[in-house]
Amino acid sequence: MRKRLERIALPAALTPEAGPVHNHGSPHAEDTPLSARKKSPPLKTDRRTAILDAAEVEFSAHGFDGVTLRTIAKRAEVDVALPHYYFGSKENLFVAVFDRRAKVLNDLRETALIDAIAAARPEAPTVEAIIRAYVEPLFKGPHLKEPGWNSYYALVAYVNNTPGWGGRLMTEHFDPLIRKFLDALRLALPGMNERDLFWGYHCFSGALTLGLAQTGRIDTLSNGLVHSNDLADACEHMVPFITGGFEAARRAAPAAKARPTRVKSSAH
Amino acid sequence: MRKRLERIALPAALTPEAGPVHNHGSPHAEDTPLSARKKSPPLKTDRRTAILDAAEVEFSAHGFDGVTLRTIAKRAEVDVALPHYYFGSKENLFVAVFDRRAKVLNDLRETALIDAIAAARPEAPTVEAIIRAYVEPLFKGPHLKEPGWNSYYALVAYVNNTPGWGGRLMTEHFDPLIRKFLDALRLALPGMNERDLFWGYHCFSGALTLGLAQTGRIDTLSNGLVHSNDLADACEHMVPFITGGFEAARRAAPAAKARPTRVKSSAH
DNA sequence: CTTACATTTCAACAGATGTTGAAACAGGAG
DNA sequence: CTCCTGTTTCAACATCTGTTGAAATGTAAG
Repeated sequence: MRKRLERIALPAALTPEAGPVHNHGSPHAEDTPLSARKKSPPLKTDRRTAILDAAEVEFSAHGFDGVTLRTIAKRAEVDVALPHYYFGSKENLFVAVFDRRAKVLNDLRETALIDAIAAARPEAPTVEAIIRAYVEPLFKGPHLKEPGWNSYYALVAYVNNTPGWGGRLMTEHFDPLIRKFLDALRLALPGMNERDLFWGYHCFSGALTLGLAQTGRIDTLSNGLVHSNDLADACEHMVPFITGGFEAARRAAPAAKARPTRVKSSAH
Repeated sequence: MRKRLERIALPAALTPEAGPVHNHGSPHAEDTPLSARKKSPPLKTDRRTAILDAAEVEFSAHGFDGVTLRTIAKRAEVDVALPHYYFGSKENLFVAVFDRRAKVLNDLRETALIDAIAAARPEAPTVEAIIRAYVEPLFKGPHLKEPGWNSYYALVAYVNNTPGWGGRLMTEHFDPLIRKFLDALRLALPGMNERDLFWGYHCFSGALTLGLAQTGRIDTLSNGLVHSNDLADACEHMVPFITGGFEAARRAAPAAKARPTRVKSSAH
């Protein structure tokens, strides 16, 4: 039976860097095989990360089900059996790809947030400073020279828009950081309704996700005036837009506070 | 060879309602088979729309490659060969599903826009009125009683976030309407930089897309305070947020006008 | 009835898919 | 050298995939 990505769950696959899965021992405890770490550069390129790189490109372009292990293996110039040797299954490979860069991203953004808060002391940071700390590391970080990041961003967008297991993956990897940003926003937006805050984040997250996806839609729409893959430009425009959104949402808050969902009657 | 959704293109599949593809004549020129239209209700449920409904649910939940024609056929309680009889191929079926509700949506939103402009005459409509005309028909229209629409929205979100053929599908179906809204926004935001306008729309589109996807992410994040499938609530919060975003983007415009992408030097 | 055509079923095709076990290879240790 | 262990290759498996042709069924008209 062909298995589907239903409960991609987390059986050891989410714990950072499980080595070869089925076979004999556990050859490497970190990122690279033992043989590649004991004695300087091993000349032979590291197949494991080659597979991760290839899978990243393919998964981000075609989704989980749109990609064949044979396609990945071919791109990585590697035998079809190798992905299974290193990752055990297609699902585990996907999760490994998603894992790999998530921590880097979270660290970058957390320090940016801490810096923004420190810079504003003893005042609360501005909304703009918080939004910028959330967005700028993604769109302007020095890591972007490495080309794999563009694929990874598209992959995150894909996962974020995938109902079911996609949401679970996002929650596990990014919710802790998101909560810290929401805490900072509460400081910057005193008196803001909690529900308004979450809906505001929802809008923010959507804008960010589409920005990361770099689908080229806006290139067509604007007749080439703007380019969705110009991440620095996207960042510079997204920050004031989202900032204005949050501030407007707070202004509109008192009116929306009482009603649970929607009430439009004018009289009492 | 297993074909992928690469150039989903438009060979007759995009022209509204092509009938059975391979076989004999062309039995029905519109939405329902001839037999079902000539003599009142034909008792036997219409298999063609049953297939469309089933495909809508499956494609929106698992994407193009995550779905089997056999799964669709089973859900529609129909033989595997029937989808091919009516639509010719899996790709055509997907496009047919996407087509079906697009026109309804565009009509609803275009009239909402026209109404908003008419209501403001002779003044220009407010930004909020335009955003509301863009969003409200999607989130509060009376058509939402029919359950298929939720799947369709998720499908649109999926297509919008799919690089390549997804963008092409979106462009063909929705760009004409989008341009009309952009024209209205230009009236409501005089002096706004064109590039800022497009980037603003980009943020808007992202927020809207995630709202339509109803992934449930925000339910988890907010510990159940808000629900992503409460479309009316989403609408009421999205409108002020996006409105504020556009207005803030216009305020920030003069500073960003001169620089082509990013300039941060303080001295000349 | 017969005829004609639309719809539906059935069984099969050719190829692709994730996965696996066994064998081959590499390289350092004893 | 042999032995051990981690890595890589090879060939195959069972199943699933989109698609198709032919036969069966239904339906309305002549």
